[in-house]
Amino acid sequence: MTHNHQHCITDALETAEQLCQQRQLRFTKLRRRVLELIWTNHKPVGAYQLLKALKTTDDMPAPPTVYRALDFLLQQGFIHRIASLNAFIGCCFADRQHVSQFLICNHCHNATELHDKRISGLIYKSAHDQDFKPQQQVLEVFGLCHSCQSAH
Amino acid sequence: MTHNHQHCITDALETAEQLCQQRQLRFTKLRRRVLELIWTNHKPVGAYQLLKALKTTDDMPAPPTVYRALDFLLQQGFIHRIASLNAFIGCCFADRQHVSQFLICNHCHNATELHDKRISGLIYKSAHDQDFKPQQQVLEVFGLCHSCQSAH
DNA sequence: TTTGTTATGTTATAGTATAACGAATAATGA
DNA sequence: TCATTATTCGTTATACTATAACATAACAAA
Repeated sequence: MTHNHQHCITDALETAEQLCQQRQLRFTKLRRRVLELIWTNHKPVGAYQLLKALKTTDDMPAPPTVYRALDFLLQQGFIHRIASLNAFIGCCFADRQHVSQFLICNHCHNATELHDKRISGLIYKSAHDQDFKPQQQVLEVFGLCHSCQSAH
Repeated sequence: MTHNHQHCITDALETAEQLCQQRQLRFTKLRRRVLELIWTNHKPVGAYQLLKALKTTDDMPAPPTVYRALDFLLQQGFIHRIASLNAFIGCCFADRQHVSQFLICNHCHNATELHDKRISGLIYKSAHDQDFKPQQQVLEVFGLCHSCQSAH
């Protein structure tokens, strides 16, 4: 069962479009293009990789251009940042409020987003036990995905 | 109940010393000095901050020097890297094998290390449910610590 | 000591991110 | 419609983080 990735892309762009409309924000050509590029696959992608990709179509904008688009997409929850990799990845649950939970394959570099409420709940509880008021959770699990386990 | 931080420092250095001896590794002057600097407080510290600090005592080594020391300390589990901050912090449980779990205050920037096996266990289980074989866990929770909640 | 190994010094450069300011574009109201 | 205002984007410069590559020094074992 191989997944139809074009479907992922279309879905993500459509969701973003709708949410921007709801929120009265501009889903500009640049922002759409960057989101589309991020959704090229399910691997986290660096800002400068995106810059290079934009070089071919548009004419090579400078770093701030892409970083601003990324900031917007992050703020709207359309993408996540993978801190351990200095990279960005499309969010599968953009329409729902949630924390950042990823399984990242060390071999093929695909990243799968979780939204496990037991984990986030337990983290929340554990933090509270320490009188700590959590505002943001970052969970990045590295290892081998199913496909890459057999190969290694 | 204010904590005696000198105790933390001494403890950490002693533990590192002993573990290096056990493992037949050299706890050189530089490595000890960097670890000591990291333990100045409980806030994550950047590599270039460490460099600046070394500038005063030793004579300003170049970046690779401090990065190599950091790599060593990381590998031995004497410190952790906080990916979200590009910073490093002393490990409170250097003598035990464990994953990286931190509560980081957005206000005072102190970081508290957890070693909650329920969390890591649940993450492990959740990953396995997805046929993912975890090798490394990174959990970084940002929010407000007890002291800073009252002030904000 | 000689030899091999590990650690450190040094120079250069790669990779990631933002500050600051000006131009262009889009939304708003007269 | 046009002027006003706010937002977005272009551009230059620069800060911050990290590593490659090679030379030298310190250490450990034979």
